Amino acid sequence: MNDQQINLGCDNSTSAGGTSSTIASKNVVKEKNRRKKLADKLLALREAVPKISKLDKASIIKDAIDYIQNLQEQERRLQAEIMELESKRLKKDPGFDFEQGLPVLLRSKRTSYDQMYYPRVARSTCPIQVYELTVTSLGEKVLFVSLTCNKTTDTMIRVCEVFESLKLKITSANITALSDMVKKTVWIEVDEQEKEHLKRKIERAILAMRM
Amino acid sequence: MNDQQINLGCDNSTSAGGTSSTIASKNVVKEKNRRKKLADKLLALREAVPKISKLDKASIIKDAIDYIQNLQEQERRLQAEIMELESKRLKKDPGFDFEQGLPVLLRSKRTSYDQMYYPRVARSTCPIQVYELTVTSLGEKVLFVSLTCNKTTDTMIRVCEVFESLKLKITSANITALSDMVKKTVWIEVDEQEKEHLKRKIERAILAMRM
DNA sequence: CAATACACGTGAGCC
DNA sequence: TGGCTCACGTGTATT
Repeated sequence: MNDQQINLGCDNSTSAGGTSSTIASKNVVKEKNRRKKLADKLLALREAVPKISKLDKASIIKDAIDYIQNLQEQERRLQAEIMELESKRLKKDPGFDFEQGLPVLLRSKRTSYDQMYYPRVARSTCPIQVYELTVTSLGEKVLFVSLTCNKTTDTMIRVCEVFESLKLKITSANITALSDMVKKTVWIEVDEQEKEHLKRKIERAILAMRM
Repeated sequence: MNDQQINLGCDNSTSAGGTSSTIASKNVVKEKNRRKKLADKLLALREAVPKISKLDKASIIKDAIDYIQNLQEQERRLQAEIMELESKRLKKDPGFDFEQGLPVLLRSKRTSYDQMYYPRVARSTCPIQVYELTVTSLGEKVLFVSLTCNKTTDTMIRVCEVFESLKLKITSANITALSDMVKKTVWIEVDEQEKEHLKRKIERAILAMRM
């Protein structure tokens, strides 16, 4: 019963008297903001997931779930590989220790795949974020690199440094600064047999550049 | 549970002319199912993320985003570590190289940082695959579109057609054909209030282009 | 015109 | 009480 008009104290009816603008409208706008916020979050989630299937809400969430599971799996793979490499290394040269103590250090840094979920919010200014990176073969003797990073004060410098340090035969390069990111494309001439190797090397160097 | 079929015949409620009531109730139950499905997905997402601050919707999504970013960062770290280990290995024993079996084996196991970017080439000949699509706001009046597709005989044509059909104010555009994909970037001038709308429209049009 | 996906304003419940 | 989140049924837009 009685659920006709519970709200508002002042008078009945709609009519004029708009001043009150009612408590209801405040709630309306609040709810609107809430919805917007949630939609934005969902949009941000989509941007965090590098897979495009459909734009519909449910699909976004589904893709996110799949992506998370793949990342977890991939991480396990990498962990295993590292362990393998380390054990090989130790087996090969059991003599060494502290001098090359780096691996130990790294090992302790390499926390396991899920216990490290402490944000430690890397959203500071210094680190470079790599939004997109592709190293492609064009024919037999050419590599093409496409790279997109966020723009910090020294992104360009570091990107250039990386490419210099790799001592590549650069045929042509282009770098563009947008308002908040930097895009770079590079054509590289390579020997055919070192192509694959170089590909990996470039990828790794760029990903390592971040820190 | 249980809300599979609540609807059933027209029944009670709105007595008036059956026409509208049946249609309305069908829509009602459809919408209800849709909401339920979405809520379930969200629940599944929460289950995929090991740490949840609150179980409020927005927080679930936020936590998922943070978690994804952490996983990505962690993956980069691991890649860097592997690189280091491998280079140390090569330095120590330059006798064998990447052409030798071992590193190759390792290399092939360690897929690159986001193999999901370029999914397993579902080799259907005609349809266009969208590997990557971003529509970004640059300031108030500019949209930036970045698009990567696989290369088919008419990818370029279709991509261009899509952008033409949208009747945009294109400031600048660039399209590059690689050996097996096509990359296109576009700068677009927009009115501020239609920006969000256009963003979605562009996304939809491009995703619809695929087949 | 169907079917579909979303945003809306609103009432209910929960700190 | 008030702030906050949620699910609801409906209107609206896209295909």
